[in-house]
Amino acid sequence: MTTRTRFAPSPTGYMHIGNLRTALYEYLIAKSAGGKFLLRIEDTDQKRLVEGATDIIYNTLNMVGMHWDEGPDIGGEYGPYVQSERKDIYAPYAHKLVELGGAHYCFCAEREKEVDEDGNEIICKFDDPCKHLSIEEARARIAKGEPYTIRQTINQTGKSHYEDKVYGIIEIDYDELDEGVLLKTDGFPTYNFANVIDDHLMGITHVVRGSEYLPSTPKYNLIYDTFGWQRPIYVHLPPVMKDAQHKLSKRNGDASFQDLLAKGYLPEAIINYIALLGWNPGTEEEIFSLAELEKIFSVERLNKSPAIFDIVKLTWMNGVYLRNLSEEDFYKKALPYMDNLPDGINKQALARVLQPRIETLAQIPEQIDFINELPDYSLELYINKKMKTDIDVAQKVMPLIINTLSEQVSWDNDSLFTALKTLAENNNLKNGQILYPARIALSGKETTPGGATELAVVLGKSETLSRLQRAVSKLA
RNA sequence: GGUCCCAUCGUCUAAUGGUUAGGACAUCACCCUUUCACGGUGGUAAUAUGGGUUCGAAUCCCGUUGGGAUCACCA
Repeated sequence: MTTRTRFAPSPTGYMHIGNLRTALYEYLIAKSAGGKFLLRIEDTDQKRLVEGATDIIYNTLNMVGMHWDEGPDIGGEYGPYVQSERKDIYAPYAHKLVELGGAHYCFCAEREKEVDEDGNEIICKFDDPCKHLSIEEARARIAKGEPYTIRQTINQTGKSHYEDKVYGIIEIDYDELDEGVLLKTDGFPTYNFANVIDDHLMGITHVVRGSEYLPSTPKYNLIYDTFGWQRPIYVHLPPVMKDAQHKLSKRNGDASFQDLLAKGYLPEAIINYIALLGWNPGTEEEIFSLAELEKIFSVERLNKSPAIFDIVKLTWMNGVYLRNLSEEDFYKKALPYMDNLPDGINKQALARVLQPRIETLAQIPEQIDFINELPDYSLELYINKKMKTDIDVAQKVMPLIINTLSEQVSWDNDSLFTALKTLAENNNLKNGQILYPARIALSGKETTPGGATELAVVLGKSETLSRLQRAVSKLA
């Protein structure tokens, strides 16, 4: 049987990291087995729908390269793939389940609590009086137009068992299971029900979802069993945590995929990082493309304890991806962050010095702020013990640098560096005594991406000489 | 609170009864060096706790502690 998994998000907002990781594992489970990965939109809760949320789901999945084989936009054998468009499918199954004894009609008011004549609280989900109504009686009330729901009936006692691929054998007492609503008053199914029906109808072989469903899974199994359907293989995933106490949540502005993109993280790095949040390849390698993950992924190496999302390690990994980019690719990605630069700036050279120095693209602006305008720096910057420079040295050396550089014909780093090195030798100075003051004069900053000659290449000859000239006046 | 689940360096994790408990991020030191990075070398750092079982336990069992989840006409 070919493996089929589905990503079944509800379109209620942006895509957060935990969601994306679930989708990734679903995708990898399918692809590593040569199976199919489907996308199904679960929008049965009409109240919570968020405009544009479905597009975010499409865009995110496409951007990271997790292409689905069947889904709302591309169709497939088992469509439609949006639950609101499947509304008519569920009710017949619910009524059928009543006939089979797996559910019953319930006429209790919403909030599942009512008070009977004697003032006792009736709790439908554990002891529903409607459960004892005969099917004929219930149908008669429905015929009269009385609003109703269909609730799951749980008559079993003792222990329920099932096997989860990650957590092993899970044993739950039937007494613990509540008789939840399957079909709401408005005729829509609840998640519990729609999920089971769709997973069955769509031939899903592996149900992959968060570990919060671990205790309620026996209820799903009961439905499968009552219909005589084969239960799926369960793969429950531990949560992704923000810290030791809190799950990563949509609220609180916790990392969403969109936020990370905006902060200059690469989709490839994000995917690589979250793949390793709860799974490991069993080797000491940790840089993987999605295509590589598809080959080596295995459910057996999935972890069962929660993992804390560590932005610091993701940042490191993003840096690795940035550095592994070809010079041209890095340049293309960096370009949008190097806008508003004056004419004459050598952006290619700038990109070259930036590449090993940043870990996210968003760090570029702060690195290059001195290019637009030379900051009003303090003369103290010229003092550096290790370089054996101070204001006097700078004063003495600056005109020599100007002379040397104004004679330069080829304006590339090697030529410039050789020229200044020679200048130092001829004057019996240390390299640093020439290069350090030059760098300060060009940048006005203590630390810069690249040394004096690299900055000179970036700035171009005329701007370089102009800045050096300004340093002479400043030092005078 | 009932039930379910989890527990190795600060973080992500490896080690499926026998290892000096390994790697990565972070951190510290040194090297490289035209500042800063990159790169290189090395260091600090973990089996929550108490009992068993066993020749031998991070690994198996029980308790304790800590944490998470779940108990909706939300998914």
